[in-house]
Amino acid sequence: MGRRAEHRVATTAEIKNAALDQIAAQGAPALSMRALARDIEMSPAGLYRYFDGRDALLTELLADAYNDLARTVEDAIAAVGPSPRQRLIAGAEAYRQWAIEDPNRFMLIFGTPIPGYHAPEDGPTVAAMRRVGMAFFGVAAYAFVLDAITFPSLDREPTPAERETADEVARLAPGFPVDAIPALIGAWARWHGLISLEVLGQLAWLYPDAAAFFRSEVERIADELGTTD
Amino acid sequence: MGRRAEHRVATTAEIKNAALDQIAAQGAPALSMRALARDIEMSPAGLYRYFDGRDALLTELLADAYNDLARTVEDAIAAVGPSPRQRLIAGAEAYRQWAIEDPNRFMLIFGTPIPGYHAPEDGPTVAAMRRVGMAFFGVAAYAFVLDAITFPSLDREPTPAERETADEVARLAPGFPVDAIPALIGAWARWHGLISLEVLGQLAWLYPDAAAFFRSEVERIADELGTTD
DNA sequence: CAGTATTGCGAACATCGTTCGCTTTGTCAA
DNA sequence: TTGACAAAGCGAACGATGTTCGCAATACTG
Repeated sequence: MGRRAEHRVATTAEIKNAALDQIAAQGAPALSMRALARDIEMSPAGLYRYFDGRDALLTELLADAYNDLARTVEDAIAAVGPSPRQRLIAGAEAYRQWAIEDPNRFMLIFGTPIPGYHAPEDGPTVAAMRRVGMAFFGVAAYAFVLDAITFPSLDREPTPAERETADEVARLAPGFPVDAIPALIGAWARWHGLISLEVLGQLAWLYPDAAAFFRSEVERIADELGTTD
Repeated sequence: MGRRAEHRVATTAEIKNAALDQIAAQGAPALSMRALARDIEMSPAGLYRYFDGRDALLTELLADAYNDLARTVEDAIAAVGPSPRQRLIAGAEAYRQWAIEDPNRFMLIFGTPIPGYHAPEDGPTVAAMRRVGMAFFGVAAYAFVLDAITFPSLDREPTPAERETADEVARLAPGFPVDAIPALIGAWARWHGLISLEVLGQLAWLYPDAAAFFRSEVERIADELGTTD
């Protein structure tokens, strides 16, 4: 790699880091190209050699954030030992931890700061989110082969889409019940919603110690999924 | 009320409506004062006789949206008949319906488009959200006196904050168990999270028919709260 | 009817994202 | 080594934004 390419990746990283600082400090909607240029002592026009514009930069940071979240969750799950139940809990806790550590980056992902942006169904954001989902799915599949999880039963006919997903899933984890997918999504939505509300400050009046409440909720979720150690 | 005051409320409403149109069309972050002025055929400066600025306008729309959501939920609950279970379901469905009908207004509330805005703990947004919570709490209290609900037990010592809330609650609904508050918040967070993910397009790849999935999840929530007809 | 507060507007200012053309500077083939 | 080429950076400019200011017109109030 030549001197030029080296410098380029360094500068690109510098820009991104400055942008992340700005987002952490004031939120994604307040990200300003010119302020960014001032921070790294570059002319505003110069930035356009690295990013096509503000939206492009935000989109890239968005994808990064998704992947970072995914990696954080994966690492937390891998670090925690063999208990399926503890893995699930560790994953969910890491998810929350990541959100709380930089709420503005969480809102960058789940707060659509880009006007008119709606995640394309097979775009990078959905793909990355799928990666997060896969981390938890992996835990569930692992628990399943260990007989350490029993999903609540569906109590209705699965929809065609659910059947289709179940078929896909069957290739990864033979015998995995159809009931599992909605149960897992429900579990995920549950703690995700909790975090959303906490980040927006809607839980503080009831739960000053949101961390403890979250923990107990996650344990309840683990209970309802029927996970054991 | 004089001619002047009359015209003032009319113009204020006109501005708000135009702003809501713009938000519905392009999202809250894209709301532009000058575009607004063009829409209602007024000079940009004139707007400042009605609102202190863009942020003030957004804040007011934010509060309106909260209250509108609250009213929608209240109405839906009131309209559905005596069954506690059906009331709960109707409330949750109304919550989702409201979000789906105008996703951008939902994101205005739950996506913090205002840089640096964090809901003050006793500000209007939290107060309004409390109103939404109260609607569901009312259903639960109503179900409780009818013996038509059994909350999952807490399985741990309640925190001091929970005790305090429980004491407050005891005045409204004597005998209401401490377990109920975390159970209700958990339920709320669960469907709220589901809606958040749906609005962001993160559920579409798995559940093209998100409405049906939501319905079945809400029924499951109702089950776990132990509600009966 | 005179005086006052309210309403609206045009012009201006600072800032923003972005584009264009120019210069400088690495890179790489001849 | 040299010369052509592409990349990187910059200053200036354009259009658009949010907002302020001072002035004119208008509706209320004593």
